[in-house]
Amino acid sequence: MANCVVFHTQIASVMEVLANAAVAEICKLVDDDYAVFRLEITQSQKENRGLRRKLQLLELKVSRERAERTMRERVLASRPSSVKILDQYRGMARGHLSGGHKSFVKPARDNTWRDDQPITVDEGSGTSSQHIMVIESVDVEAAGPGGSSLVKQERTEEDDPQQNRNIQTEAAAGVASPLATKYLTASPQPRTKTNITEDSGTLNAVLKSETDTETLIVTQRLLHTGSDHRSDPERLGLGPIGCPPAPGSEYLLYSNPSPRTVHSHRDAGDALETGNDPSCSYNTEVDPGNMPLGLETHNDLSRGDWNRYSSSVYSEGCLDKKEEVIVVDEVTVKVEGDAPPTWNADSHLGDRHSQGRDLLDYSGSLGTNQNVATHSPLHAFRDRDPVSTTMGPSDSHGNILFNQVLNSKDQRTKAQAGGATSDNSNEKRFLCMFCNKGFSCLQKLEIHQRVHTGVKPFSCTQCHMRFSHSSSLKRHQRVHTGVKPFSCTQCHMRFAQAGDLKRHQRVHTGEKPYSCTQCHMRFAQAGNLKMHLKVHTGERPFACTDCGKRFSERSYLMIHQQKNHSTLEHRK
DNA sequence: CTGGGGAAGGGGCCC
DNA sequence: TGGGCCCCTTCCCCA
Repeated sequence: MANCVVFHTQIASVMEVLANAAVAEICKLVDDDYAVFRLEITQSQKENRGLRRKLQLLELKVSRERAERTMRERVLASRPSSVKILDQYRGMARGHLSGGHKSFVKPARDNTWRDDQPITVDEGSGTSSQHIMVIESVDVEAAGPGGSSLVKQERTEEDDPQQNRNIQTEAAAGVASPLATKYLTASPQPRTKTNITEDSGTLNAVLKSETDTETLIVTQRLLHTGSDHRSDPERLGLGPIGCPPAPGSEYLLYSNPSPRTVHSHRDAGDALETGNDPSCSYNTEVDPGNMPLGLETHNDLSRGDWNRYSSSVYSEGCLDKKEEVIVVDEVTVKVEGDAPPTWNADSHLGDRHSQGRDLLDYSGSLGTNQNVATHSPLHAFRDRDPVSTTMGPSDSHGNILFNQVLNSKDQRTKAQAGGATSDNSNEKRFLCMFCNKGFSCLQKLEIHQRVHTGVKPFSCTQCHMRFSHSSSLKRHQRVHTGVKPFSCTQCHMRFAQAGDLKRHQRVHTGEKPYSCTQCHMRFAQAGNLKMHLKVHTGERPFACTDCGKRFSERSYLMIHQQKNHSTLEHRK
């Protein structure tokens, strides 16, 4: 029995030893496998990182090559050495923000466009960014390699201007923020600064990158800090017009003049509430599918519908100074009402004044210029003052552009356009994409294009009137101040406008330069002759809704209704 | 009462 | 920046 107990004890000891040995061996095996496994994981991770890096480089390379090809196709073979203009007008389906943008980035490290310059272009971005801009940095070599372009991750919502400001500040200070440098690894070479310098010194340029959509976006913002309520370009420190022509450059169709911008905001009303002058706060949205690249003889905007055009054209001065040229386009297409893009000349021509002058409404009737009809966005262009949405009285009326185009401007514009197109001098190398009129200066073209775009950056502080020219605003303000600096030397009459005085003086001189071809009548004012001509033509477009009687002038109709039918209704 | 002319107000835009 | 010219609109007056 005792032996039996000893035997069992020995067996138990042996088994314990064996078990311990087995456990130790198992643990050893597990440790070895674990080490191997970890090693494999580490190697795989390293491989993945390397592959990912290669993939990014390949994507960048591909997109650059694609952009280069696109630019070569679209840009004329020759290119001015100092000024590069990029068209970016694009319409979009009415009432739809097609969501997305196409971006066109000129690498900031180069100061001029070259055919061999890599350009990143996104052709199919599906993002919902509202910004589309082109920035061309010039003379960056002079800025030195210390400069840096800002590349920041794209946000689907509007960028915080403050953030841009901060980032820009960092860049200006030479500090590479994580955001700013996040995607710079693909371009290890020194990046040049893309600052857009203005007199105000507040224009910022921010390069944004959205790698998941293979989009590089360049944005620039004008972060002016002026507290003036008025959206006065001059207030922004813009210099006078006077841009020297760049020698050797060809004609440039320039669309969407926007060298200076812009707080981006959707709601002008918000801007009003926040104190931002809406005229200084145009937003930009563009159809990603239609954004052109480079220069085109004609931009086909008819594919889209411009509900809103924002050009940030607050410049009365020229930007293309010597070698420092930065062209930034920013296009706004805003969802507006459901008014059809049709236009009735009869209903508008005689109603211009009372209907306000802010709404632009183009239709196919703008066919006086075939170029315009064929290639410009006018025939599909229903635009309005970007700020007019906040201007109730003028919001639903007005037709400035049509009146201008259909009345006097069609002839004048055609004449001017013909002169511009026939005159191939370098003095007028900036061609208006709407009327082909040529301008020697980019900013002059910008100002001119307000005629077509309806952009009215100058707002009256006393009323809701807005103007496309600063001088118009200044003249208008005499209406409020009552100042009439022009006095007649023959009588007591005083006038707010010099032209009024000059016209008035015909009363004293008896000059009547406007004669009727149908009779002997002569008139001192062209408008009176025009009205008189209706006597001969029998044109009586204004019919009384009560009695059907027709009148040649609306004023006659109004008087008639006031005298007759208003009293009748009273009696009723 | 109506038609029509005279004249002024005011904005658009080019130069 | 302002001058100048254009335009449309509106008011007034008169036959």
